[in-house]
Amino acid sequence: MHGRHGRGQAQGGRGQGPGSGRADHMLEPALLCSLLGGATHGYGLVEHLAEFGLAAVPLRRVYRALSGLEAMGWVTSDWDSAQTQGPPRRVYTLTGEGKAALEEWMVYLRESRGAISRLLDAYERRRA
Amino acid sequence: MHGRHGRGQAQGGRGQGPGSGRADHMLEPALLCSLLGGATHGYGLVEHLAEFGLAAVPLRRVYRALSGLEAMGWVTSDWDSAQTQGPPRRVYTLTGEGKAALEEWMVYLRESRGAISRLLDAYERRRA
DNA sequence: TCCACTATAGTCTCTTTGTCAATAGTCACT
DNA sequence: AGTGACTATTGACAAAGAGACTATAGTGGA
Repeated sequence: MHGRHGRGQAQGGRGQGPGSGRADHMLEPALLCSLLGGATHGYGLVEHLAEFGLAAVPLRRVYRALSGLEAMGWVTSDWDSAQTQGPPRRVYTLTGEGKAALEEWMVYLRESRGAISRLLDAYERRRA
Repeated sequence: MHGRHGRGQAQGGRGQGPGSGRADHMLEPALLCSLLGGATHGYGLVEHLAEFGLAAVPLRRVYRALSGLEAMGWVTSDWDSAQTQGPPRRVYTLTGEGKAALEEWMVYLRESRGAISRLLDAYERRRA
């Protein structure tokens, strides 16, 4: 019963080519970084993610990531009192530990970027 | 029976912090890129991976990645005749399709690097 | 009342990954 | 010849992660 609720929530497409399915390990740091700008709820964060090139992330994954972050103690959540356009929202707030974790993530991302650059360079070198 | 054979093969450490366990989606392109330099076997490729900052990749994952690449038609394998220091080696060779796939991977990696940079920039902006 | 939109969450299943271990050939030392 | 270290590949099972579908539920407009 019911037509379709919510949104499409992204399509699969299995294989193993570049960017096949698995988005990245960037979702968690992107969420933490967004929360640096103030507490927000999951649904609102999704649109915010486009800024980082994470436009196609399924809502379900965002919610799951957020509960993961909460389990790590990096964010806390409260149901908001003044709900605005629908059912109650779970609003997430960055903790002090979350800020520290975010900084570690940034170190890791800088390393990842360096590794990617090394690989790109090696490719250019070998292709010639 | 038996003490320990093979090597340690990396340690776990589950959690979900930065770089927790899961290395990256860089293994496949790194292997293909290595094979640009000539055919090699899995065990030999492992040491070669350090060049790209993929030093800690478990052997098992490398072998699995290689059979995946073969299933995609990006590499072919043969057992070598003149084995040198142990049991027969399965030697992998890059195919034409593999070269094309590698180029697509490079496009994807450049995009990933861009996304990481955007996130790093956003972080610096917000921290201030 | 019905439908669309906002908002979060449960669950089933398939795939991927981690881990342990089996198999097996070569080489150096004793 | 036997032992152990190193080279080399693979099987099998369990745990984790991600996708897809569905359930629930409040608000607001036609």
